[in-house]
Amino acid sequence: MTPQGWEQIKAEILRRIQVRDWPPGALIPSEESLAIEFGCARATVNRAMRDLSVAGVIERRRKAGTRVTVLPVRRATLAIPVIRQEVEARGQVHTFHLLAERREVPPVPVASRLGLGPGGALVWIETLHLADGRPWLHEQRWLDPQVLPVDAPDFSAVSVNEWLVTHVGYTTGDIAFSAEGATAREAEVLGVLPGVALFVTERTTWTATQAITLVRLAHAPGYRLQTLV
Amino acid sequence: MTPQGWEQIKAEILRRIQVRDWPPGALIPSEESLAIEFGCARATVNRAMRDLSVAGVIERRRKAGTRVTVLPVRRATLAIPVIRQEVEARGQVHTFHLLAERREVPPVPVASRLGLGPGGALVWIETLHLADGRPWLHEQRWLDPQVLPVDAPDFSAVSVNEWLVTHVGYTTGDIAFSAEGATAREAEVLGVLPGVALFVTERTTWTATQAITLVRLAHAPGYRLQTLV
DNA sequence: GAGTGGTCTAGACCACCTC
DNA sequence: AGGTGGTCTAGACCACTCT
Repeated sequence: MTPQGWEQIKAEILRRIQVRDWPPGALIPSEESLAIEFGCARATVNRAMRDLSVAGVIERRRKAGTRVTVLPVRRATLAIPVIRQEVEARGQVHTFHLLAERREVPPVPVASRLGLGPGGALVWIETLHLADGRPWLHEQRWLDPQVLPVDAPDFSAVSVNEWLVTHVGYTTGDIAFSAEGATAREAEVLGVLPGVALFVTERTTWTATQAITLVRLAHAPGYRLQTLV
Repeated sequence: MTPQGWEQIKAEILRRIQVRDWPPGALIPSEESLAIEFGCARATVNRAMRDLSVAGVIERRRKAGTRVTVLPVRRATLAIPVIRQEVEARGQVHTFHLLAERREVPPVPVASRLGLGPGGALVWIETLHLADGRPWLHEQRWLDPQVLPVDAPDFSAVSVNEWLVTHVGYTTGDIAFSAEGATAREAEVLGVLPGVALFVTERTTWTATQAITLVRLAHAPGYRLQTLV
């Protein structure tokens, strides 16, 4: 029984790698010969192989051919939802409090990270997110005021997080995760003892041209970040 | 100037979304009409749209068409290298100590997670990884002995982590990240105080048919996990 | 029922890179 | 120089699902 459809072809190739028909480092037959073997078009084999290449299972180079990765750097995908969605996906009610909102000159590392000249002021926003009324997440954000409209939105009614997603929209950025002991402020706001282990997310967000915002999210204890399967 | 190639088409579609030609929730023209507009084949538009769909920027349904996602769930990609590679990528020397290796009946949650019947024994392995001689990572692993060959490998010479990647190979699995206070054992081994915030990774790994291993990695303080751009 | 996206085909050209 | 993967085409059929 020959595989049908690119997903079955992908599965068959993966199976041969797993059972070591094609061990790590081995050269895999060319797309054309596999297409003949499987009785399908080369484009279909290509579709399957591209998927495996993106996953880091194989490495492809023109002319050199396709090899099974020796020490594969596996790739995992994370979903980054809006905070409200994340809480609601757990079946809980999301609320939030705007704790602070003011213009302020940021510390040098923040300014340089956002590509801001010296002396320029940013908007500083501090928000506490709650799930079923219990502290869930402490959000501290530096925001470039250029992205705000002349009549600034009311961040006590719509969370900054959600306003940015819906009004600034499609952006790129980098994300870092770490574990840190709760600062005095975080402990106070989240209702935990200082030094308690918190899961911290730090994001820098860019549009095509400029940095928009830098945010630190400190999750209440017990938070787990899961990869998509 | 019309875009050429699927990447330019993807960029053009993304641009129109960013400048709100197509605001959140809007219906995007069909593949066919875009193919006519861009003067290319429908498959080329499809390639671009599929990429944007995977990225979470648009949502596609047969017959219903393609819409700009209202509250996009952004997706980020993580690279999961072998531990040795991760240390060496930082320009440090990787070494490790095998602290324990024994057969043991696992606690019920572990057994059920690995699909193991009651009373079945697993291999328990504890390893300390070092970077430039300093504690880097504490690895505690349950391993299905079925994957081991009759003459078991010497895990004091090759780390379990690397042996599994090269000899069991291509697997799927799920990963969870959390922040936890150091247990007494972790504190002792990593040379920190109990309760100190540690970044913890928990992985379950499967081949096509069976669960292979369940591992808990506790990183020394200061560890950061970065997404790919 | 009909419109849309998902996939497949057979062929083609090209960029890249090893040989 | 030639083999390989990357991409594109024009057409086709099908699965899905909204109307």
